[in-house]
Amino acid sequence: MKEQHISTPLTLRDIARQAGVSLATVDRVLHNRPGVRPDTVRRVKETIKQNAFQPHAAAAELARGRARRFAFVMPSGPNLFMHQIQSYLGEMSAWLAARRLVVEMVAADVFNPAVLATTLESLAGDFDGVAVVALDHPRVRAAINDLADGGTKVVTLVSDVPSSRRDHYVGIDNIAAGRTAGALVGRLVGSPQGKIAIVAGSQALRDHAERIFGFNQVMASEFSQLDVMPVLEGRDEDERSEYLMTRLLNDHPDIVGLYNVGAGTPGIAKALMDSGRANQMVFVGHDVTVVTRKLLLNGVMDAAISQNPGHEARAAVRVLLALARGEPILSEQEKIRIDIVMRDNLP
Amino acid sequence: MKEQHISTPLTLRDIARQAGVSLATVDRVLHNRPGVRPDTVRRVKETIKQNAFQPHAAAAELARGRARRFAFVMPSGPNLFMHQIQSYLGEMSAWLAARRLVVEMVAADVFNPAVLATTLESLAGDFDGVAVVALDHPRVRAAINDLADGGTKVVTLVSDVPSSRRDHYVGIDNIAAGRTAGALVGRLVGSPQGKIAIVAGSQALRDHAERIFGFNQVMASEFSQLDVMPVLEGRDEDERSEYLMTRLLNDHPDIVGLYNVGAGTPGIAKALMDSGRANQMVFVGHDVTVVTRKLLLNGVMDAAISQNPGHEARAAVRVLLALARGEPILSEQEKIRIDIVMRDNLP
DNA sequence: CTGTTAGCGCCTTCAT
DNA sequence: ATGAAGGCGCTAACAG
Repeated sequence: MKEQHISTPLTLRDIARQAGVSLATVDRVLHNRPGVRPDTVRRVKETIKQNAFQPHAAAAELARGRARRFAFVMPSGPNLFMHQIQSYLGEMSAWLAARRLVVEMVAADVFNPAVLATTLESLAGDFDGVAVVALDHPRVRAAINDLADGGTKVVTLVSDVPSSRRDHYVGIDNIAAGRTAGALVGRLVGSPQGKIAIVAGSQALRDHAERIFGFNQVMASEFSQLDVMPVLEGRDEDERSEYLMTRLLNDHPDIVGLYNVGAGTPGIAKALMDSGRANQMVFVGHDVTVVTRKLLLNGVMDAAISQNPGHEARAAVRVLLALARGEPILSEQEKIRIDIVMRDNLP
Repeated sequence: MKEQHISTPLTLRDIARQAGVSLATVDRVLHNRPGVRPDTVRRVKETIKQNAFQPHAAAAELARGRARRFAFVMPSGPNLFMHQIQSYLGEMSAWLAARRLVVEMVAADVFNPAVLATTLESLAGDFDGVAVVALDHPRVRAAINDLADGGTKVVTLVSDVPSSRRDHYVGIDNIAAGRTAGALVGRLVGSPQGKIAIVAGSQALRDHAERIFGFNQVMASEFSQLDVMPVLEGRDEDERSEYLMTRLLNDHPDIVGLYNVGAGTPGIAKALMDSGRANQMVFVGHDVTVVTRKLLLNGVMDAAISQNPGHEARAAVRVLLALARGEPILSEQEKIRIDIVMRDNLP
């Protein structure tokens, strides 16, 4: 049994002839450009449908000429995960070059709403699309909306601003990520009772808050015998996280599980190891980096909830490109999954 | 800080002029075609390198004209996972059409070496590339080698034939998958002791054998207090799996964990539920289908080791395309990950 | 509102 | 061994 999935060597010209119009008119209809009588539009669309006509992507690309320009606005700090995304963008350079796409990196203090907003505003007009690791704040939201209204396609990356008019969000569902972390901690903890610690960067960050929410949801409903302690805020800083963690371990000898919501992992790990209790408690965190990879391998960490940075980089570019071209987005392909990474399935 | 990732509006013509040759010669060099003096080749390659020249993919695609044809040789049975891959290929039809790519599905009894080999042989010459769910057998290996020698690009899908001259394997590392399953079962089992059951389709299947190998590796080295029982072979059939499982449960009241290596999941689940012990033991299996999804949600299954069928479908097409074009493969992008799927991170 | 026309950058004969 | 020339299918002016 052989089943043909395609058979369309038709061209714009064929459609034009069949619809009794000129090539240019078909092109106008195809791109919803003005200047065509409604009746003609209907007729052309009809024959396009009938023939299941697909314009040749390569030809369209070639004919356009002008290169598309995208900007990636990312945190200026030393965040390992963000660096990974940038690095994967760098690896795409040949791919980008072959498609005459230009990607510029713009570093910004994404934790400062005013700075972020100003940066975004400065991009207007220069780019066909912008990907931004966003902070959910009114100023930022306004800047995003302005960009979008000006015709620039906007994609939020890793951290979303749902109430804005961004065209797409490339990142994970952080509530579900928190739930997953909760289920893992709950199930991996052997003892029937004990305390669970949570360390986050800041509960003011949308993604951290959502993860904590999901985590608590699962703990409350399914592992109510475990005692979840108040959230510590380490600001994603190593030293501060280490200090907080050390104190916590001293004060509570009965901690059986730990959920690290954000970064600051080196500090937390150090506190754990110094306490000598590293292998007696369950430690679940986020993202696979050189740091967490090592901790997973030596058993200090039990699992990392991860979003694939390479996938996120590529998805952001592809989505931006599709938006710019007015093509549909392959949602299944661009969806970012919540990966559970343990020692044996480290990527 | 703005960093430019690209800036290449150069064309073949520019390179030709700069190298002091004609357009056609540059093209020949670019594609390693014969008929160019070694010295000229060197000179042209040199200026290509110097300018970091990237040919415009769209233009190349357009100029070729002839459509590329790929065949997907897949099992003819009712395997849910395989159907998912086919379904995702179907969803790509617009994408394929826009690139003038033709993909044909070829159903075959992939468990019969002779039939599979014959099917593969019949494809020679008609296709630019073939993706095949392969059986590791001398006949099949020979057929793959013949195809490859004849210039057809060959990609093994899901199940590999490492010793053949296939160009690429799209699928997971099954030993690592087995290890991951072992670690999950070991860690999720609460009790310190008990028996672990393994059900596979057949130990003669390379992927099943590898998974079992990895599983046992981990159980032996890290969970030696658990007693792994001999492998049952359910032939991936529901009834047979149910029968075997039911008998096993009757004979051994102290089973605390179960690893289902292949399909036959409905039968196994039925046996478990009928025994009334479904929620008392850890059940880890493979792949997310309508069946396993339901079992994860209702708690009968605890985790599924999964390979993303959509990703596999798209990766296979992209790899075949890259191979056919002579482009490099983005190995990081095309690598298939071992996903751990639990209730809260169901895709 | 609609049609005509000149490329876009590369591949592919066909000459030389 | 190398060069010249004609498209591939579509877009974007420019005419009508």
